[in-house]
Amino acid sequence: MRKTLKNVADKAGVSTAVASRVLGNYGYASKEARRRVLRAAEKIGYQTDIIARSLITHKTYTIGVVISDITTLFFTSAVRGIEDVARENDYTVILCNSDENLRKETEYLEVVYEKKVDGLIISVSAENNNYLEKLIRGGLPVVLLDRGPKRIKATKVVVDNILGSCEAVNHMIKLGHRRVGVINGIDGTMTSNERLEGYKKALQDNDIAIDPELIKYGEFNMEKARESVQEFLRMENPPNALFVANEVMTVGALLALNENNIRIPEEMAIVGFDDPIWARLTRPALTAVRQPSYSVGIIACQALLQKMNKGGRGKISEEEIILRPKLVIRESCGEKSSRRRV
Amino acid sequence: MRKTLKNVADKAGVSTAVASRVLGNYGYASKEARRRVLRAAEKIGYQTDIIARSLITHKTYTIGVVISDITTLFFTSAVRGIEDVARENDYTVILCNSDENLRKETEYLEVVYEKKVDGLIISVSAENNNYLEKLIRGGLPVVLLDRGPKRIKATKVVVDNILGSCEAVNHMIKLGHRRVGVINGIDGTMTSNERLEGYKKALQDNDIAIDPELIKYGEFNMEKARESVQEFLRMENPPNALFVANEVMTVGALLALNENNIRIPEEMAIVGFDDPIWARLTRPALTAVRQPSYSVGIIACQALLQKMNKGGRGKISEEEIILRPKLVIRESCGEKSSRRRV
DNA sequence: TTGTAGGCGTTATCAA
DNA sequence: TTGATAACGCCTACAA
Repeated sequence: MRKTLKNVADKAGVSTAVASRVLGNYGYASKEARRRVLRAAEKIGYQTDIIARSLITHKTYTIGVVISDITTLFFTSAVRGIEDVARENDYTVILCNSDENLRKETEYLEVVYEKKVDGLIISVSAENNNYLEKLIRGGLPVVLLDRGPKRIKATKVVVDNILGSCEAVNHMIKLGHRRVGVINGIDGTMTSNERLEGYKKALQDNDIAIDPELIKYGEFNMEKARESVQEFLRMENPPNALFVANEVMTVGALLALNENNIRIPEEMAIVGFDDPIWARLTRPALTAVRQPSYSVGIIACQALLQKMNKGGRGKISEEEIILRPKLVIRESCGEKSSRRRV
Repeated sequence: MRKTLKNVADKAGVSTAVASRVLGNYGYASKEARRRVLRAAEKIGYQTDIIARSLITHKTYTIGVVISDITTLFFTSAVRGIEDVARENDYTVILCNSDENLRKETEYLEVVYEKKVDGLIISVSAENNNYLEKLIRGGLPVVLLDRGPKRIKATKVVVDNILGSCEAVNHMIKLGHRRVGVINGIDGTMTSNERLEGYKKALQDNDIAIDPELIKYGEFNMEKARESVQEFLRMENPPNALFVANEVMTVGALLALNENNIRIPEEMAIVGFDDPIWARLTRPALTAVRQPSYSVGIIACQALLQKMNKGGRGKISEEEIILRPKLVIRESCGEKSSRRRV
C-alpha cells in the first residue's frame, strides 16, 4: 500500500483536507481529528511527498550555489558556510562549478532555474550575464558572492580586495621593498582587477611609479605563477618584493624562488592573498592576506534567506556587504614591522 | 499567460498528448504535428516543469552526496570529481556535510530521501547506519565513498589505506628509522583503523614490536596532532619517525617539530597521508601518500550512474573498487632511497 | 470544524 | 497517429 495522504485520511476516518491540515500544521482541526491523523500517519509511516507539494506551493527549499571551483581555498570554505546556514534553515544546496566559464555558468543557471530553486548564490565569472539578469528581473532571489559587478542588481557579499592588496603592498613598501612585482589572477576578472587596483593604490600612496613590467598574470594557476616569477628573476632590474593574488599561485611563486635560491625576505619579500593552513610552515613563514571566506558564505546565505522569506520575489533589494580581509604578518617580508608571530 | 504544455498544445492545435510526445521526444507524432508543436513551444518560451514531470516519472535527476566535510583535502577534490561526471550526465548534486556525526548524517539521509534523489554517494561515518541500510534495502542506488564497511551492502569505491600507510611506514623503516610513531585520526573510524593496520603491518613485516606508546590519535585536528607530537618529544625514548594520517594533522606535526627545533629527517623522519599542494614547499620537502581523490569521485559517480540506469532499484549490486594510493618520495625521510625530486 | 472537489503541470493508457 | 482522460500526491477554496 502506498503511503499517501489519502491513506492516512482513510485510516484516520477523516477527509484528506483535515489530514493535510494537521500534517501541514495549519488551519482547523479538532483535537480528536488531530490525534487520529497523527496516529494513522505514524502507523503507516507517512511522509509527505514534497514533489507533489511543491507543485502547488512553488517552494522547493533548495538553493543553487554556483561558484567557479570548489577546489579553491576561498570557495571550499565559503560553500561550507553556505551549507551550514542552509541546513539550519531546512534548505538544501545544489552545488555547481562553473570554472570561471560564462557558458558553463549559464548552463548551470538554466539547470537550477529549471529545478525551481528558491534562491541563488552565485560567484559570477563576468561583469554581466544576460541570463542571470533575466532571472533576477524575473524575481528570483539572488545573492552575488565574492564578486559584485555594478550593473547586476542584486545583494552582494564581497571582501574588500582593494583594501587587502593595498595593505599587503603597503606593508612591503614600509619595510623598504620599493620595487614590488605583482602576480595577479586572470586579467579582466573582477577580483583580479580589484587586487591590481589595491596594488597600484599602495604604490601611488607611497609615490612610487607604476612599472608595467612588474605586473604579470598567473591566471590563478600554479605553473603560470612559477613561470612569471622566473621571468621576473631574469629581468635586468627584478623586483625585490612580490604580491601574489591567491593561494596556488603563491605556491608556484615560492617554488620558483626556492629553485633559484632566492633568500626571503632579504632578496625578495613576498605576501600572498589567502592565508592557507600551511602559511606557518614555510621558511620563513608566509605573510598573507586572510579572507573571511567562511563568513562570506554564512552571510551570503543569511542574506539570501532574508530575501526569500520577505516574499523576495517582486522587489529587488540591492545591498552590498563588504567584509574586510586581514593582513597576517609573519616573516616573509622581514622582521622590522612584524608584531607577534602567528 | 502561463507557459504550460496545454498552452503549447492549444497554440499548435493538437492535444497535450501529442505535444508531450514531441517535447518529450518519444512516441508517435506526425511530421506536421511535430513542426507545429516545436514552433509553438518556441514562441511561448515553453520549458517543461520538471517538478510536475517527476511527480509521474519518479525521476529527479538529482543525486545526494553526503561527506564529512567539504573543507577537507580529500573530499573537496572527490566532490569535484563527482560533480563533474554528474554534470556530464545531466544530474545535479545536493551537497551535505555530516561532520563525521551519525545523527547529522542520518538527518541528511532523511532529507535527501525526502527530496527523492535518484541515487546517493555517501562517506559513512560509522560501521553501520540503520537508516542507510533501510534505504538500500528499499532499492535506492547507493555508492559508498572512501569507507566501505563490510556489513553495508552497496557498491564501494575506496582507497587502499592499508597499502598506503604500510608503504609509508615501510619506507621510513628501510631508511633506518625503526622507532616510528603514528598520529592517527579518530579511533574507531574506518579509515583510521585501516591506516593503523597498515602501520602495524609494516612493523611486523620488519620484525619490529608494536609499542602502544607510539600510537596516538590526533582526531584529524591540527592542534591535537601538535600536542601529540609534543607528547612524543617528551618521552624518554621518543620515536625517530612519524607517520601522520592526514593533511591538517601533518601541518600540526610539522609545527610542533619546528617549534622544538627538531631536525628533519635526521632527528625525525616524517611522512604524511595526503599529498597537499604545499608538500614541496616545506624544508625538507614532505614525503607523502597521495590519494587519488579526484578519481575516487569520478569513479564513484560513474558507478552510481550505472546502478541507476540499470533500473538499479530492486537488485543490490555489491562491488568493491579499490584504488591504490601512491607514496611520493621527497626529502622528509632522508635521501638514501629517494628517487627523483617531485 | 469538516469534507467535497478542483486544481498544480505532466505523463501514460487506450480506444478511436 | 491522435486525443480524451485518468493518474501522480498534495493543497485549498468553498460549501456544508
